[in-house]
Amino acid sequence: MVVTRFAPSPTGYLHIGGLRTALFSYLWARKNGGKFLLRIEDTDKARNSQEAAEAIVKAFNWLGLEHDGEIIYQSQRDDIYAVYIKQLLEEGKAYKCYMSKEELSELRETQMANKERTKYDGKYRDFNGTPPENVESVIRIKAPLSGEILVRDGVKGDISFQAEDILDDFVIARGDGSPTYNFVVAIDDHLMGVTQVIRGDDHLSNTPKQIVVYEALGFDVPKFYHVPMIHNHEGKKLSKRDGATDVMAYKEMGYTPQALLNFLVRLGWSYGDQEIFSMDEMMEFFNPKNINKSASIYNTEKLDWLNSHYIKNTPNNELSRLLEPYGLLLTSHDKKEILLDALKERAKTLKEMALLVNEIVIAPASYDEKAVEKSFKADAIGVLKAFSTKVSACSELHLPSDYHHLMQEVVDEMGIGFGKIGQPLRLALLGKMSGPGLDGVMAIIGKDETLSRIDNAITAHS
RNA sequence: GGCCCCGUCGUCUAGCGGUAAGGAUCCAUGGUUUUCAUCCAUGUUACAGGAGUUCGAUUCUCCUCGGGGUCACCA
Repeated sequence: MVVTRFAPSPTGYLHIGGLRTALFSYLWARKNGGKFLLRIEDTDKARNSQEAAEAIVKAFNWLGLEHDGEIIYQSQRDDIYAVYIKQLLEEGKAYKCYMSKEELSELRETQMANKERTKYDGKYRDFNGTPPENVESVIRIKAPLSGEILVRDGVKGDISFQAEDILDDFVIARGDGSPTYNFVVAIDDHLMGVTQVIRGDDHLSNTPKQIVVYEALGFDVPKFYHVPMIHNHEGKKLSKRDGATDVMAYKEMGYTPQALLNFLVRLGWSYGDQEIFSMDEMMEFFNPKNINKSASIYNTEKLDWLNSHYIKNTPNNELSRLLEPYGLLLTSHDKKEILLDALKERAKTLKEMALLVNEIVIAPASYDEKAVEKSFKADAIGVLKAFSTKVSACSELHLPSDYHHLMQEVVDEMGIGFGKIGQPLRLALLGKMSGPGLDGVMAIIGKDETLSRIDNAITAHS
């Protein structure tokens, strides 16, 4: 059984980087028929962890990801951790340290002055005298003093650390008794049955510490996959100040869940030359062993492309459902199909698409001046009048092709090019010189509105 | 600074000793379109550098350089 987990600290929202590792973990669990668990790492700041969890679940819902089982809150598991602290104490694998914070920082300063690595000196490691008065004790684990700690990483390969380089007897319980991160992570992953830890490679240097805990407790070490960071344009770790790191901001901007997921799955992972992945394909093809070793730079050009790709290729009924959060309610609109067909190929985002609807549905309040000059010459009025006459004489006008026929007739009868009618008509209908196909526009707004807009344009310019 | 990781087009990436170094995006140009967008076609751009190993290195080794991560009673 493959069990993966997503274990964010409660920052208040789900960010892009977190989502990607969550996605990788999710895909790998689902592919293997395993479990994808969610744990909130709030040993330090418990106050807004509930909200944070809700924000994450909300984002998951939007994206169609789902975690298994109850959400685990580390802040609620002190009793569990206490058992293991006690156990290690009794087994002599951990000990109370009475070094005050002042003494500790003094130690660090002298180490720094001597250009030595700053680390705890093990003063109380084998202490059995009388403890000093008025000092709160912390609990430290006995870490190996020498030897190699090997991290077998599924992405980076085997990484060897020397205990004397990186370890000291690190704190597993603070003065107030609360346990620390590296300690509880190992315990929770074990207790939750996590078999594969997929996380950012900023955790790589924590891993040896966690292995120390696993070994002290006699737990099996899970399989690790350390995913490279996502960098910003400056090549630094992506952070809040890079903007739009909240996943839900992408919903507001009008990105589809599918596009965002597809974009993220291909950031740092690939499957040959394939760019487009449905959710099923992601699940089928994803394998953490194909994750890249190097960091990637966050650049949304491809996200834009994917988004418009998905908008173009989404069936209209689903598209109209996706459009609802952007204030576009057209489930009962009789010209829904024509409208969506006219717009889906020109919008990069759902938000933009909702806006584009207004450009069609609402009559132009003004006309682009340059365009008027260019294409609204005297002869244009004649053409428009001819067309207008045909429209009003025609009783069966529904489809874009119906209008197209009439335009064709005018062009044929007057012996002019299509541009001679298209340009002024476009201006009359939309007020500007770009936009969707005119036959579609007329079919959407209908006969009466078409006539009225043409009429308005003629009066405004004759 | 110590330790660790990384280094192919601007960006995302394929490559797993022998390739004209491939795809995608972006950009540019042309075509289609009444316009814009879409779509199609074409094009520019990359193996950080230096030593080895080898008949042969983008691929293996080492060094240099560059970038990043991490060094808490934060997570």
